[in-house]
Amino acid sequence: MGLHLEFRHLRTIKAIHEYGGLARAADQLNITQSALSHQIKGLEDQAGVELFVRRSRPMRLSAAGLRLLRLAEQVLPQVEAMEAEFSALKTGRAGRLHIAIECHACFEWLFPVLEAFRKSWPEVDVDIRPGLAFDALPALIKEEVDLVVSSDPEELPGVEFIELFDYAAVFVAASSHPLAEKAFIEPEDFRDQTLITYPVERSRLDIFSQLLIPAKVEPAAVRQVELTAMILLLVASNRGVSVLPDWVVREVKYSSDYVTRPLTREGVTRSLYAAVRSDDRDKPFMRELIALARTEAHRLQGL
Amino acid sequence: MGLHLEFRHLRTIKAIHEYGGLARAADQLNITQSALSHQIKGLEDQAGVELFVRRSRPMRLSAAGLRLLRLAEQVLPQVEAMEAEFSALKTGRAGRLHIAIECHACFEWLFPVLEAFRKSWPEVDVDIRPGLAFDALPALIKEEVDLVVSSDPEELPGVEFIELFDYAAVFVAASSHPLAEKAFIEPEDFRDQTLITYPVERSRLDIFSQLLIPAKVEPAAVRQVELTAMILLLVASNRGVSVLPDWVVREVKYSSDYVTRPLTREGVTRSLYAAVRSDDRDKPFMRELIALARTEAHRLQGL
DNA sequence: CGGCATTGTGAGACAAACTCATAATTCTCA
DNA sequence: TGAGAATTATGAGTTTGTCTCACAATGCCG
Repeated sequence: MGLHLEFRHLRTIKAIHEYGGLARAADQLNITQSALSHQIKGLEDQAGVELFVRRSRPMRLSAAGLRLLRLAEQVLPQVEAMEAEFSALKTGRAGRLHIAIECHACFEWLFPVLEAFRKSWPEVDVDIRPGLAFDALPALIKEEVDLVVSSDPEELPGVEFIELFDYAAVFVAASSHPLAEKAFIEPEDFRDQTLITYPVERSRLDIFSQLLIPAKVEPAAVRQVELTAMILLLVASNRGVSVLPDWVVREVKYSSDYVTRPLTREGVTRSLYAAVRSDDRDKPFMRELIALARTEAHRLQGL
Repeated sequence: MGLHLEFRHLRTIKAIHEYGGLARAADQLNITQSALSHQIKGLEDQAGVELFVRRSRPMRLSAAGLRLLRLAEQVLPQVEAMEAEFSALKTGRAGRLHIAIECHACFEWLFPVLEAFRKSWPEVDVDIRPGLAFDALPALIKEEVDLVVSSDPEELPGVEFIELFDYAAVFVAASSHPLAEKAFIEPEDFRDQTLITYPVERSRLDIFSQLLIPAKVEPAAVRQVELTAMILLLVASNRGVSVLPDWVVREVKYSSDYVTRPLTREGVTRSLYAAVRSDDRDKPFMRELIALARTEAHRLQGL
């Protein structure tokens, strides 16, 4: 009663139709004519339907057989398409590259990088996945994402942190702001300021982790703003000051009604890393993405 | 290297995704958890691609696995649709009913029959196949068609002739034609006439096979015309006379500028048969088509 | 860190599909 | 029409692969 159809049957049906006869089909499929005869008989028994007209030789598809042929011609190409994608996967031509960014401002340089990347690797499924700022590394391990941009490397089995580039965290204020007079900014300078930051926990903001927490300084106020463009707009109109990575404030697209100053005499320099699973590290498209990221960063930093 | 994909794999992938985990999927598929584990391992080895993320429990599909899931969700419904059609075939709800008509004029009553038939049997694939007037019976045996309308029954193994209805071959001429005066027409009457017939060999035309050949009479001229409406038009305008089945000349849609007369004092009566393969004879839709044909014929013959 | 839930592994049983050899058809052409 | 060629069917035996069973290994949760 229950039809036990297999791909082999579809291929057989198709070959018999295509090459006109069992014997020729058998050659094509590298199988004996006997095997095909048995195969079809079995299928007909299970289906309870005659698939071929046997009065004529070579045998031809019956009405029901033609229906099965239609199925074969729908289904087999779909399978082949998938196999082609798998082979692309194995040769490294294709793959998935979903990126989680811990650092809010990384959109700024990542977007143009991905634009360039897509042109060279059209078969790679690239995407930026927001909403993972917190659990990005566990998600990396569970293969929910394939690359995490982070500035805090950790020791994790199966995960590697690859340095992308260094950047400076720089102070930003309106041109008319009193602190714009200083050559460099010190922690104490923030005590009577409104600080504008991205809406994430303090430990993940350079200004707090590198300066204010060690110096035990609390700003007069902290305002959280999502969009980089918005932060710069507020700063330029003297609603507060901020600290941003250098690549952001060098972006030409933003207004220039603000000045930048180093943090401390020496400046605060940090590194950005790409965290990837060890398995993926040597895939060609992964290497290229990392190379592109470095190039783009240098371009933005005016080097 | 070569991926040996089977439907079983697609069903497994789908079930694991759907029921979240190998163990639950195994229950659903009435199979051991162990079997699924072996199955997937085999598939991954052959594909050379990891299909599942095993770091997490229950295991989840990887990027490649998701691609395979997409295939499963495309392909499995197509297979199910075909199986449904096969089951319809077996219960006799569905089937193919391609009809070859040897007699040219049979369009006239067959068309309305098929219109009615389609309403009751929407799953049956009905069609009239022209161009087989000659080899209709061999085509029936080879299952190229499923029913042949014929007026010449033969003894053939595996083929049965089912009587549909009787009809009279009647003489047709313009109302103003001299022969319209006669009560009935005899073979000799054709000797000085232009006879209009369908363009088929003489042995398959009632007027020749039943009258003129036995009486060894040759008409003054024979003109072959394809369309019934055209024949009646020519007859009405006195370009010749014709012999047609009674059901044709009773069709209201044709002009009535002609008269009909019986052939010979007794009339020439013939029978029309449906030739079908013995296998098909008792299928419900076949019986109904034959019943409908009889009904329609009686309607046309004014009974 | 221990117990629970889940997945992986190896050996053996079993069924399904294949090959080989040969029989039974149908087709072709003189 | 009938002999030979071409094609398909059948049966026995072998091989391949997939399943079950029992148990080991692994990740998950409190």
